[in-house]
Amino acid sequence: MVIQYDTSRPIYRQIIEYIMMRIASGHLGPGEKLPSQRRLARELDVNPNTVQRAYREMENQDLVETRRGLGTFVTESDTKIKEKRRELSQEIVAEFLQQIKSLGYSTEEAIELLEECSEEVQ
Amino acid sequence: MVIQYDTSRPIYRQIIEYIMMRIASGHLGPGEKLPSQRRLARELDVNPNTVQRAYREMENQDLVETRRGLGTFVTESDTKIKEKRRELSQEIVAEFLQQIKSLGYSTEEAIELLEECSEEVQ
Amino acid sequence: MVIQYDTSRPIYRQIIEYIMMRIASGHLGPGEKLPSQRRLARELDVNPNTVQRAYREMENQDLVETRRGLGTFVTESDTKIKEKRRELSQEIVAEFLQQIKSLGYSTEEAIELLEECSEEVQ
Amino acid sequence: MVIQYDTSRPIYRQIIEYIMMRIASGHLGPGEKLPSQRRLARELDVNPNTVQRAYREMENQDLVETRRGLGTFVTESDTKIKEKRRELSQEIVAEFLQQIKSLGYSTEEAIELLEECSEEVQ
DNA sequence: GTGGTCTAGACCACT
DNA sequence: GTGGTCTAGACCACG
Repeated sequence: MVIQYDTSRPIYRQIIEYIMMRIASGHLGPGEKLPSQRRLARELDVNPNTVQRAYREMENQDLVETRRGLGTFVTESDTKIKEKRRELSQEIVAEFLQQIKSLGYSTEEAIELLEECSEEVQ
Repeated sequence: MVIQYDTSRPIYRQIIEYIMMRIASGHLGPGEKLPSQRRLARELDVNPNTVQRAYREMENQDLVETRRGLGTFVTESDTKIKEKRRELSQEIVAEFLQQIKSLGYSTEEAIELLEECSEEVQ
Repeated sequence: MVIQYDTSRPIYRQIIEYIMMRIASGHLGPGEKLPSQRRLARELDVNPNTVQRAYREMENQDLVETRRGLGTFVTESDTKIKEKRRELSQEIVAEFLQQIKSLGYSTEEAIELLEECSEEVQ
Repeated sequence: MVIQYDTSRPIYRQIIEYIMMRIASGHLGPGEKLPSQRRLARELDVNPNTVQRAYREMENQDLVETRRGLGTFVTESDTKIKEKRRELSQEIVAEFLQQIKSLGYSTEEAIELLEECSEEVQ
């Protein structure tokens, strides 16, 4: 994972998004242990407090559970994870549509742009 | 236009995006006059300084020009506008693809999600 | 308001509970401004970060709204406030009943204890 | 007994409260043997150190006695137990009253809430 | 070792 | 002035 220190997107938010994506996409399964706050902080070269804040906010959303002295774990609830995946994808799609439409594109044109861009990447 | 005060997106940036979209989509043509800073501030119920900052940043990108005593105007350069439109749409599409793929969706699935969401809005 | 620095109850939680009570009991009405983070921090003689954390958590629960540069305000939603009051009182009562019953008291005995204790305070 | 790992209440404290309640309510009589530390640890799926800490703290309050090689036993002193029961119930009632009143309820309303909640549980 | 709380203080963004 | 983010570092609680 790569942190962008320069951007306006807060670091703790970048961490949240990264971990959330890992969970929602299944790379981190239910019950799996996240890296410890201190370790991740060392790896990303940020302050442990920053990692802690990210973990705490995910806990507020019931995505992870933490046990003092043990660590932080992905929630056991498969439902919760799937729900989050749906939620995230809907948010992403809705925001995209809203933006692209205010630029004057129709859904069809948006799909064309998507296919073009996708091919380029290949 | 509706300002979201609660979000992390700064107000001045929301204003920039709004005006940019109006320009890039053609709602605001080349040379057309933007609302005066004070008037827009009153309409949006924000601080005039905030509008000023938004206008200033757009000027830095050569999208608008400010003429003392007259007001702020969209650039006359059609090329500049089209360039901006392309630039914006590419950014939007690229970001969307990056996000949706990190959730584990393929381009095809992304298009399906798009069509679903688009129908709902109708 | 008096902070207990010695206890195990975290300071930020004491602040949350205090403000919540003020809101739920109507002492702080909808839309009313909370003391600024820095000011409350000075008054309570705690670090501004500690106050901020308290405010942030209340914002996550939609009890308050913050506007950068302006301050933090009680939510305008009267419904939300009443809901919170009901929620809080139910939690309090449920916990009390659970505790007192596990000591072997019936509801009737609990009420008696309550009346005794209440008279003493008078 | 069910341990809540997620809450802010430490596990050893939850164990103490549980055992205390059993003693104060008479489920565990004077001189009776507590489950061995290891057995309780296995049952609750917690670290034996955690149980040990709970037992130690209760010993400090003269509620239990530990005899090397034999186990841990409820104190023989009936007086001590009754005293503890009174002490606990008073604390519980006082805290309840303090909380419910700061929400703006009178003692009478508190009693009503209590009766409502109590009926629901039935 | 793990996470939790708190402080002091810096710097930024916004009104 | 307001709130937001981040760091460095201390001390505590838990397993």
